[in-house]
Amino acid sequence: RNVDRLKNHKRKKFVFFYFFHLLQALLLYLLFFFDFLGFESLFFIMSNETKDLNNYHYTSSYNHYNNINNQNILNLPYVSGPSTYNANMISSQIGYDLQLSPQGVYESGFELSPSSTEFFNPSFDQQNDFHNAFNYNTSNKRQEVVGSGGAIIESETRVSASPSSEADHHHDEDSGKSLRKREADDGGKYDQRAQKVVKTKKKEEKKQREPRVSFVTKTEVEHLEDGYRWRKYGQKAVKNSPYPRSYYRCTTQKCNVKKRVERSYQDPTVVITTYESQHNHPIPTSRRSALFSGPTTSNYNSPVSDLIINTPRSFSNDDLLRVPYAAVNVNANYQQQQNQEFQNDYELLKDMFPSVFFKQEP
DNA sequence: CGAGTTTGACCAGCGC
DNA sequence: GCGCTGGTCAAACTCG
Ligand SMILES: [Zn+2]
Repeated sequence: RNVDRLKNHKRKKFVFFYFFHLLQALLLYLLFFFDFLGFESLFFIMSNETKDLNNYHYTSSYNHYNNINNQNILNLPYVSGPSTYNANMISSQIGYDLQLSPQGVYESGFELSPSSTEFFNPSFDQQNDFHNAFNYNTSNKRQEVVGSGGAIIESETRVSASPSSEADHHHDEDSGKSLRKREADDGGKYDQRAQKVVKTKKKEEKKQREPRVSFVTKTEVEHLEDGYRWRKYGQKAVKNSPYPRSYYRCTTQKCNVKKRVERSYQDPTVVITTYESQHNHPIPTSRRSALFSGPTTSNYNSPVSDLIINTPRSFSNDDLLRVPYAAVNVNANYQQQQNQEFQNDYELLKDMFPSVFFKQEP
């Protein structure tokens, strides 16, 4: 009887695992499906702003390790997922070495080899349980792997970019501003209706929104140093999160780059920085030296230079244009295009991390 | 005093 | 219309 029971148990176990794997495969398939359909399909499915973050297919990670000599090794965007841009960059103080991992292009990015694959959809929507669970798992795996490697993980940054995603969010702050200004100029509250008409018209013609890029950075400090100067213009409580979201604007004149910074409520060790638009000016040079002079953070293991290294900066037009193509393109030329893109990866990375590693300040 | 932050008010969009 | 939410404004405030 015991044997029978054991058999029964085994069968149950088998059924369970079978279902589990079936479920996994199904989800995998679904994600592939979305990838094949490209961004637009997702935009139709996803509706609101938070979900929009799921659509950012440009995923990569930066891992920064500190070895005994305090030499900085920067592990830059590593590939993941069929629809992601793929590059693995290891950089030291001496020089740069661009490593490509083409095999990762067609890798599913799921399970299998957690150390080499990373598929990250920054999802902060509690409604999307699958994504959340998955992301949480991957990040945990990553930490494990890194930790077992004996390296000190200072910071981990994942990047996800979205091209113009108009479906979710409307760029209305300009019109709102102008409305307010007009009101002030007139000195009258009269004819608000006409203004509203103007406003809506303006909104219609200004349909396309600025591209956004989200960076997920593992850090303990809220405001990551990225070389640019920012003025905080707002702070809001984030729904379902104990952590607030801060709104920053680039202080340079005529540069309307904005960024939002918030700590993930799912993984409080992670900070999400979302950049909007691009700088039309070089990085201000003034305060760099001061930042390198000494640590000002409370964390022993995170001197400021590390934060700079691991801090996402901005992105170039080129990047954003390229990403969606890479993501949508799944035909036979895909690999070739990827390889071509790899040729430009260095430029791209230079663009994203302009000052610290890839370029001397002017 | 200038530059940046804080913070409550305000506004638009959206779902109901 | 109403309430909720994300995003912005701007007066007051802080800091060097
Ligand atoms: Zn700027």
